[in-house]
Amino acid sequence: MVTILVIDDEEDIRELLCYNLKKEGYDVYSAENGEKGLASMLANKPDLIILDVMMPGMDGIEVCEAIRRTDGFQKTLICFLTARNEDYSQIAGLDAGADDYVAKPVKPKVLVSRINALLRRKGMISLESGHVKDLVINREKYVVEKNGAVIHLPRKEFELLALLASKPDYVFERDTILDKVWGSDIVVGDRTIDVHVRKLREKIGEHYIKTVKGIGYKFVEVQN
Amino acid sequence: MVTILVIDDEEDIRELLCYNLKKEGYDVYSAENGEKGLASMLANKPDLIILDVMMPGMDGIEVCEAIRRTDGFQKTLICFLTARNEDYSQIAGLDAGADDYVAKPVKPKVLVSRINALLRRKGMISLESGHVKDLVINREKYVVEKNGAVIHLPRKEFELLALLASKPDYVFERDTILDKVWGSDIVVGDRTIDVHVRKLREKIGEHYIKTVKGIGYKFVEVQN
DNA sequence: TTTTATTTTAAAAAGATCTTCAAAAAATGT
DNA sequence: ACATTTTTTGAAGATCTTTTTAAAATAAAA
Repeated sequence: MVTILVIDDEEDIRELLCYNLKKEGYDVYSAENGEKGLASMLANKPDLIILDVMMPGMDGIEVCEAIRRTDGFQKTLICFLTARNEDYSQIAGLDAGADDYVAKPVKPKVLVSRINALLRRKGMISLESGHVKDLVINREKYVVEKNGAVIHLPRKEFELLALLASKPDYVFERDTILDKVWGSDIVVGDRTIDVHVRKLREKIGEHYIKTVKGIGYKFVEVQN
Repeated sequence: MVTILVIDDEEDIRELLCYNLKKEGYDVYSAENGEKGLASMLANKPDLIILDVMMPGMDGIEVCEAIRRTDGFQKTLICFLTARNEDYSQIAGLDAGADDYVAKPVKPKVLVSRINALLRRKGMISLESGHVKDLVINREKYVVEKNGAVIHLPRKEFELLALLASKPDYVFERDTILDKVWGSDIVVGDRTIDVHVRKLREKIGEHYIKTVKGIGYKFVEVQN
């Protein structure tokens, strides 16, 4: 499990980043200033720290230096958020510690894919395709392979399958599914999930997804 | 993953280079003098070293010679940063070890593209897709060949194709495409990518680029 | 068994996202 | 400055995806 710490004084930004990173499956913590950030770092031991350069109090550079001085965090990944027209002379020491930069204003999608890329580059995650039974779920190609045959799935169906298959035999409640696949703020009717499950079963086969009546659905690894 | 080491005594330059090279996706380290640079080299085993010629203490030439004397780094790429009015008689022996030169003052874009070109030339990165299916994507000629026929493509179209073809079957999200082809700070409308895709399909054929609705596009190696 | 709640199914409606075209804007070449 | 090429935009239409609807099927509970 990859843990990420977001340090930014703007609450909106923090929330935006946390929301999107959590949705991506990361364990996310946040802090509103350098001091709290460093404390959170010691407590949660993040693998990656996202750090705003411009903050009141300790700025990003200082926090970065402090991180690098802390035993055990010399190699923790750091990604800076920099204003677009940042003056290079003002961001002295920037090269010392950062592993990547993302320019503000931050687009969630861009940030998430950059974070993914960085973590992959550093070997922190293997976005490798997961395989369950005879299915290979390949997120990078956005396809499912079954005995070599390639099955194309539309987005929602793919995400639904990926979710269920991420924990075989584990039941996902309908609320959880709605939350993870659709997002907590989207409101859809009650039958939407069912229909997607049906489409999935049509495409990949009937026996992979099992209904747990009154609860939700699960991807069956072992039949019973 | 390509690792680059920047050795320069001027902090501003180091930062500028680090910033831009990291943003390009390289793993970048830096040092402020020859001694520290050599230490960092041993620790991080860079594929390419960017070396300022004029530095207090060990100058670039000396560092270069030291690098070449070090076991395992005889073939490490070296790119010199030279002052514009450098007296070339003074930098004797420069040709002994360097693989490229960039004149100061350094423009980030120029440097990055020179570095890219150098690494490509030396086979460190395969930004060019070589040949996929019956297409040969030739970056040096900036041309695509299909069964011997030469297809000329304008820059954006070429870059787009090169990007997609660099990882056949992998889906590139629209944001990623925008980032890589247009640049993260350029803002273009939503339909721009589509139109370029259409032009590409017109020129190279319909079946190479597949739309993955809601996600992006991919270059299909294997039909399905 | 009968009732009740829940899920399946199929088809249609609504929605979102792409494709295409034409034309404007920007860049490049002569 | 003019012509040409390249890039970008906007709008209409096509296509694919998602959601809803409602009836039929199913499982669990009374």
